[in-house]
Amino acid sequence: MDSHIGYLIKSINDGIKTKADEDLQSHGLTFTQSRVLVFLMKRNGQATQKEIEDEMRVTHPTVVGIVSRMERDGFVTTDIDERDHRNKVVTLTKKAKETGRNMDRVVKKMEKELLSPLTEEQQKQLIKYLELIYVNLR
Amino acid sequence: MDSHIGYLIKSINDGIKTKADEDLQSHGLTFTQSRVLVFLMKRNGQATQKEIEDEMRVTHPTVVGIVSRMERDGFVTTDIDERDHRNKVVTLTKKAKETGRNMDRVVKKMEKELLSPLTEEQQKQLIKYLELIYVNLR
DNA sequence: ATTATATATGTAGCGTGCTACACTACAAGT
DNA sequence: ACTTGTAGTGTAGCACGCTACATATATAAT
Repeated sequence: MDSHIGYLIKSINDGIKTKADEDLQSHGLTFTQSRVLVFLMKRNGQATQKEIEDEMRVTHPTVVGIVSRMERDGFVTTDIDERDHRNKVVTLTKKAKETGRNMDRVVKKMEKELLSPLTEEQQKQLIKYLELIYVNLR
Repeated sequence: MDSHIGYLIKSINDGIKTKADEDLQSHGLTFTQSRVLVFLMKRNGQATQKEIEDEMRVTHPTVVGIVSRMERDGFVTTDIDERDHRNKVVTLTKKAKETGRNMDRVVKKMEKELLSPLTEEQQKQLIKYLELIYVNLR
């Protein structure tokens, strides 16, 4: 009877995050950091902080924190863009690229497990509904 | 094309939280705190920290923090249960009860707005799917 | 009674969101 | 050249998740 959609989504999100953090611990990454890693792999290992911010749909101070920790842990290096000194360019290290090659598979596996109680058709519908809600939220 | 369900849910959750925090700021509450308030109202203004923990589906250190801040801000008082000294009983203040009477309406309005892009039927389906996913997550 | 187990709470430390405010670098208008 | 605006980043401070470890109380087992 607790059909409070907002709380339900929050609980699911908490659960996904906790489980994913656990699964990724062996790689030295968090759920959020894995997302940055996957994005950078897609961009051939390089992007500006601003581009990461847009991809992640979070505010810039949040990205500053995430990138700092990933730099501290040796997953990325950072440089100022020579052509536009406003841009901070984030680059994957060799170590991170190796991790990244598995990461896509790991993430897909987690999502498959997450959606396993639904049929293919239901999964499509769910994603459609969530996207409508997301767009409406802006 | 970014059909990553986990990231989508996370983005929606971030959006809900930010918007709700904004709406509730005038009442001096956060999204999370409003949930505690609504729960305590349902329980006639009193519950143990453990009961709050179960309702919210978060770990106990998280509840300790939330209750402390609500106590600091004058929304609740706390006492040790006389019959079982392990229990910390959290009680709404008069001020909080007044706020709480509006809160149910405020929360319902936010959820209605959130679900507005979906038909009644779709909303039911969405909630059903999410509940299946949530249960599977345990 | 003693010991062991289970339950409820607390603390420390960290990651990741946010807002508000600041600074620097580039772009455009005058 | 100067001013004004825009874009990208940084810092401070907070809320709220988590794990790991510790403490106190109650219950069960011997």
